[in-house]
Parts: sequence; structure tokens; C-alpha cells
Amino acid sequence: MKTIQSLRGMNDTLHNVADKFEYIINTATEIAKNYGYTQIETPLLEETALFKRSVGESSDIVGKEMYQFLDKGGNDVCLRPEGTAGVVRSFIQNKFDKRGGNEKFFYHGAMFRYERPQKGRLRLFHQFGCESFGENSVFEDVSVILLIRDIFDALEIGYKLKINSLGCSECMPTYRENLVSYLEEKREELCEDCHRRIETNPIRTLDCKNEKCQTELSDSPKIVQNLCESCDSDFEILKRVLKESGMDFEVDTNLVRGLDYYNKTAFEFVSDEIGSQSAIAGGGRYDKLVEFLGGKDTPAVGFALGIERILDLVKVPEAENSGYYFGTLDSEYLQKLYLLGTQKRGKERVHIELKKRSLNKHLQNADKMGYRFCAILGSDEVANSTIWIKDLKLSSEDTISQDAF
RNA sequence: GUGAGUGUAGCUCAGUUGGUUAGAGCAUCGGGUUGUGGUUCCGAGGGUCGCGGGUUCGAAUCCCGUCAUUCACCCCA
Repeated sequence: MKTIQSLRGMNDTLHNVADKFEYIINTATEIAKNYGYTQIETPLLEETALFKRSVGESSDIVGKEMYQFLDKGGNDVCLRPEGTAGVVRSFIQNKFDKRGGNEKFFYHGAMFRYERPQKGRLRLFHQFGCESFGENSVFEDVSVILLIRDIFDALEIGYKLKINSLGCSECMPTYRENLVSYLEEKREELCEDCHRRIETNPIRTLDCKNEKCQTELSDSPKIVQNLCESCDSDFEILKRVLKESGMDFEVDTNLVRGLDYYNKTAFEFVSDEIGSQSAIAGGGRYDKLVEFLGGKDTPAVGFALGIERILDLVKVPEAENSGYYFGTLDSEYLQKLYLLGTQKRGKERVHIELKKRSLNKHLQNADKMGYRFCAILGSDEVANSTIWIKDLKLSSEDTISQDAF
């Protein structure tokens, strides 16, 4: 019979990878809580319109990467391709926008994008993210960046921070127009991908991997030189406060976010040791999204980090042997052994070996399975109502009465 | 969606210009005289050579198709 396997780009998480997941989530959660964030969990399935409106129809995510279908009630729904939209929907639905608007949420969970898998990119992947609502000060942007720094430092991951400003509704459109007309002039010299980008996302042309495009566009207008007064001064403050916080960064004027809702501060943490998908966390400010989705005008800033992308960079501290392994030298004694082992359960990590084995094999087994104490019942012990215990770590052994055990 | 690479034991891989019974290491299991682990020694099990077709006296090996997987592009965390 042909066996069934998991869908392309969707993996099982088990053993040491599952441990890493847990370790990463726990570390990130603790730090987010210290920054005043509380947990939010939103549905994996949402109305398709939510993502079309927030992520933006122009992006590939909405255009071709969504797991979209009609449910049995005929609703147009899809599996979430990212986390922010759902959180913003919930923020509005729970009327937080009308109750002052100051909320800080963290979340983690599965995201789905129908893409061709490659290193660091899966169809089912996991993100940890934070969204801070109601604070328009650029200092909050710094806080979000420092929060990520704390997480990566705690996980002992190396990274580089790239920042940019995308401007706001005042300065961005004019810049975009200028850029488009600049690109139109050079159209002939640019590659096919860039031709498409001029229509869909002109800023993306600026970091085209084609060398010819790079040289052609070296004198292109840069957004950071075309910011309005408020965006410009915020960007200056951002850089200054980051510097004073000891946070190294590099301004990347070509940095854009993949989702349409971002404005002002945009940032990305990248790693140079994980292949071509080098972004390990990304985020920025999205001041207009709440209003755009029908809520009361509320500024916001947030980020998401890709858990699978940092998996290979994280070393989980190796667990020491712990708990009790129970084994018997004769199946006659199994019932007694079972009762003694059961007593220990709930207090300790316990394995009761149900197969009779030689002492030699039991000790090997206990060690291999990561237990510290090997408790054995043989003929001597049963005769004296004792149990023999060896501490595999200290190599010491002891025979104690079953009652005292 | 586009391009390239790879599919042989649980894992990592050998396998000659096509040649007879497809191998190794690790892992697993058993044993080393009814009781002392991480070492070592001996032994055992385990393969539809991804799948389907073709060429050939003969295919793991050559050709075509297909599926899976990896990497890259696009895009993105």
C-alpha cells in the first residue's frame, strides 16, 4: 500500500526540533511579557477580505500564495498568511480602538503560504510576533527593535539590523511618483522583473539582484532623502536612540516591507548563515491599518520573527539525565516493580521498562534514554523487600527498603 | 510559476566502461557463563536500488516519463 505523507512544504515537528520550538517560544514569550505585552490568539482561518484589504492586493501573498477556498456555507475564507491582520481585526472587533487604544499583544502560531519550498521557506511555518497599538512615538519603534534584540541575544543568535523609513501618506506618494517616472526613463535598460515591479512595487526595483539593474539605478532617488519634516525627524530620532541604546544598525534605503500596510519605520533583522532567505525578523510601523480596516484611527508598530528560520541558529542547552528508570531481571517481579514505579510518577520523570532484561542492558538502556537513576528489582531485592538504585551520574549505588522508597 | 541538482538499508553514503548473490559505517536487536552503563568483541535482522515504461542476452548503472525532495529565481518571516 502506498503510504500517505505530509503535504509539500508542511513538516512534522518532533524530538529535538520540538524542544527548540518550545525553547524559542518560551524565551520570546518571557521577554515580550517583560515589555508589557499580553498574549493574543486569533483564528487560523479568516475571511479572505481581511487579508486582501490589509496585506494588499498587489502583494504576491494575496495574489497567488493564499490557501483560499469557499467553506460549506459559501464563505470566502483563507488560512492566514501572516499574523498582523488577524490581530488588528480582533483589536477592532473588541473595540479596543474606542477604549483608549493602548494595547500590546504578542502571539505565535502557524502561518500558511502556497509557495515553492526552499531553505527557510515552507508552506506551513511559524511566527512569533508582537503588535503595539496606540503609541505614535518613534520611541516605541525603538522599543520593538530592542525587544527583538533581547530575544535574539537570549537565544544567542547573531544578526544584523537594517532600517529604513518608508515615509507616510504625505511624502510617500510623491516620492513614489518621482521614482516611477525615473524608472520609466530607464525602462529599456532594466530586466523583465523590474518592468513588472514598476507597476506593482517600484521600490523593489532598487534591490534587484540583476547587476545591470543595480548599476543603472545607482543614482535613483532615495526615500530617506525625500521624507517630509515629521518623518525625517522621526527617522533621525530613531537612529540616534538606537545608537545610544547600543544597537548597531545599517540604513538600507532599499529596504521595503512585503506588505502594503507599513509606513515610516521599517526594519529587518538578517542573518548571513541561513541561505538566501536571510530575514529572520521583520516589522515596522503601520499607522493607517486600523483605520483602513474600519476602526478608529490608531497608530501601531509591530514585528514578526520566523521560527523555522532561526531553528538552525539556536542551540538548546542540553538536558542532563534526570528521573528514574525502573527495570526488573525477572518478569515474575514485574508487578511489584510496576507498583513502585507508579508511586514515583507525578513526582519525577519515570520510565518503567516492562521487558525483563539483564542488569547490563538495563543500565545501558537507562543511560541511553536519559535517566539519572536506574532502579532494579532482582531476586535479592525481592527476597529482602529492597530496591537497588544506581545513580548513573555519580556512579554511586544504594540498596534501600521498598517501604522507605 | 521558472531553472538546476538529488532519489540505493532507520541515517550518511560506496557501487568500476551496463555483468551474475547490491555493500560499508553508524543506528537497532541478540550474545560475551541468572547482577554493574557510556568502551570493546562476536553475531543477527533490515533493500520493490522512488515509481512506470523503454534500450539490451543482461539495468542501481543508459534513455524517456512521472512523483518526491533540495537549492536558487520570483516573493517573503
